[in-house]
Amino acid sequence: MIDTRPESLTLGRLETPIGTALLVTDEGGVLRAFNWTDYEPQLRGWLDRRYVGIPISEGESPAAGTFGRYFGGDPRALEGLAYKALGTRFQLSVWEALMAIPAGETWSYRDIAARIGRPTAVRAVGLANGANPLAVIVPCHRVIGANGALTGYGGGLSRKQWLLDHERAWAKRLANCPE
Amino acid sequence: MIDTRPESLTLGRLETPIGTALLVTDEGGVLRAFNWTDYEPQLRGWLDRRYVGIPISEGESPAAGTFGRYFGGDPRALEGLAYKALGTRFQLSVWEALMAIPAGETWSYRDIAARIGRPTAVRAVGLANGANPLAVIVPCHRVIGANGALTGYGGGLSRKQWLLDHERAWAKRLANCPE
DNA sequence: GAGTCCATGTCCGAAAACCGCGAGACGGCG
DNA sequence: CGCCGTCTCGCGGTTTTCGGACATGGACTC
Repeated sequence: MIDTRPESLTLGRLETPIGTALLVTDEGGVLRAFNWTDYEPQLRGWLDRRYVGIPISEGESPAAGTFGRYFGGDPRALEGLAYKALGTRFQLSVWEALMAIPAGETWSYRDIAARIGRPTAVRAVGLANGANPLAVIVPCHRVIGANGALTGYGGGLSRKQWLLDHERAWAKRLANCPE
Repeated sequence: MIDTRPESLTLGRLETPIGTALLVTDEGGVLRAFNWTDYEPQLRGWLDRRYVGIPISEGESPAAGTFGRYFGGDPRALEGLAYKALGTRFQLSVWEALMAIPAGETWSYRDIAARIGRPTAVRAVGLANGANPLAVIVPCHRVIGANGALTGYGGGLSRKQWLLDHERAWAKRLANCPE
């Protein structure tokens, strides 16, 4: 699956409570990839494969402020962010379904499979989840096992836990003070 | 191996003494592919693979005049033509070596292999020859067996024979009348 | 309950197949 | 002998194929 390619990419870094994040944006400021420095080699490999021949320069990321606000407290900060994920048709349908999960909630892999009309492709949903290049923005951390177990997360389960706690805390606070 | 991609492609047709040719140029008039109508399906498949997602429209080819002059008699007509071939590093080195063979001459696959510094990769040279998307311009027809046999040609051996005769006749005429 | 099997999409590495060749070995023939 | 055709085998880049691994869950057995 291919679409219009960017001219160039910028890789920026951002300190967060759960590690240093890598933000990759194109020349239009559109976010193309997100990961943690622990996985920088994998990220670069992925970029090399998906964005063949497109130069990557390091620098301040235009998305840093948005993520700063997310980690600072408000999960809604990401809502207006421009992003674009490259993947197969199946993967895109999964990622789109993920975007429908509100912050503070969790769905099971089965729920997602059902929502995209492939109720038996449960395991494939797990894979598509893991293949998502835009962790956090595409909220793959909001998917857990049908029995409530955390199951897996590309960035490590502790990060998944933190993100869920973070979003749940925010949702609870919001519920208490509708203001 | 990838390089900058064209915005769009134009596919034109041209009658020649050895069949109808297909000329594919980009929006800048640069030739990107050449083949014969007998192989139109293969050509389109190749374009689909190499120029993924780029629209192809049919129309008059800006390169038609140049090829008309080539088939009309003067092999040098192709010399000024802008072209660009997509391939692996190895293939590009082979194709570049082919460009050094003067019209009217033939080299063996072994000669080419030696020239690119891979004397034992003789057979791979044959493959690279066949993978060349710009028949005639990149003169893959000027490569024959070490024993003088025609061996193979993507467009059919009779075309290879015609091209060689054509170019030899021109070279001989040129030698007789230096003018 | 715990264990087993199966469905399902994608990626990745390994292995094999494919060939537009050429060299060397053999055997036939004048 | 010398010339020539045929056969066999090694060569090496590219493409294709195949098998396994995996962020699950449900059905079915003991």
